[in-house]
Amino acid sequence: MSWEDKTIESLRESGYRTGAARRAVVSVLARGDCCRTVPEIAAELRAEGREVGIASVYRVVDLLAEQNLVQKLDLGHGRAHCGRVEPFADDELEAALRRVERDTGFAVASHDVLLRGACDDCRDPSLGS
Amino acid sequence: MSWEDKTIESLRESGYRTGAARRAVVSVLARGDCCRTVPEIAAELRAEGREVGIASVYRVVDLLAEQNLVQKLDLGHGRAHCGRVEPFADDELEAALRRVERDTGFAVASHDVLLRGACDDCRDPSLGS
DNA sequence: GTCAGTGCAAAGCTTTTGCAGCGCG
DNA sequence: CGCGCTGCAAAAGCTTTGCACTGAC
Repeated sequence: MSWEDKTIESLRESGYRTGAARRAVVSVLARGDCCRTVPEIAAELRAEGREVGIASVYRVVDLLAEQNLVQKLDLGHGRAHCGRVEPFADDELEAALRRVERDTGFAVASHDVLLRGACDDCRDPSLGS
Repeated sequence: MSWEDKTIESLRESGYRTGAARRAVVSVLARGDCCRTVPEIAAELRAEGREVGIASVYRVVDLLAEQNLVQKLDLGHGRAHCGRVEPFADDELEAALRRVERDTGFAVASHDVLLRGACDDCRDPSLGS
């Protein structure tokens, strides 16, 4: 079962309807590995002739992020990048992080590890915890 | 020698002049542990009666970031937060990260570790590498 | 005295919001 | 066939840029 189908399914199970905009945005995010900005998603859709209002793209992306189906990332320059969620976990990394958190005497609520590389343009990110 | 003095000094050494706006922004960033958005810095200055154009705050912050004297962070909501640079390094964390990077088969150029916590409002971040 | 630094105002972005109409379930 | 979803347009931020003036060196 593809990420696209799983995502649509998940929305439906949560009681959401799957209108044109939602299907279109999920379909764009499903292909390719790179994360995209909202304007990029809208442009990609427009290029295919699927007219989707940019406001709808924002709303769909927000919904997907809220449902933990995509991850929103601010990589700078004032634009948020949105990509499929494929988290990794690593026990050793976790342990090291917890130790650092303790050592800094910092009340840590959560942490992100951002790896940058691969695609220079979009700095394809991988997010782990 | 305070961070404020060190920063001003560093600018001077790099051949920059230290006008009113630069001194004012550095002075705001010097006090308090929290990072701030540019509009917040501008508001803080205005509240003290020090009139500094917001464009100048942006320019000063960009310069400081370029000189690695402050760190610019995008914590979401479209605003960049800027705070003093106080990096931490941790060998064990580094090792764990390198292993993860290798295991993901990901061409990693750099990484950030973002710890969130402490101050709920600004989510006081600590940045390590 | 010169020229970098500054402030103001306008423009350019991304993102959000209000509202009327469409269409999914 | 009702209510959620969508598109459009306007508005709200943050950020950048152009330009004339000021003040640091």
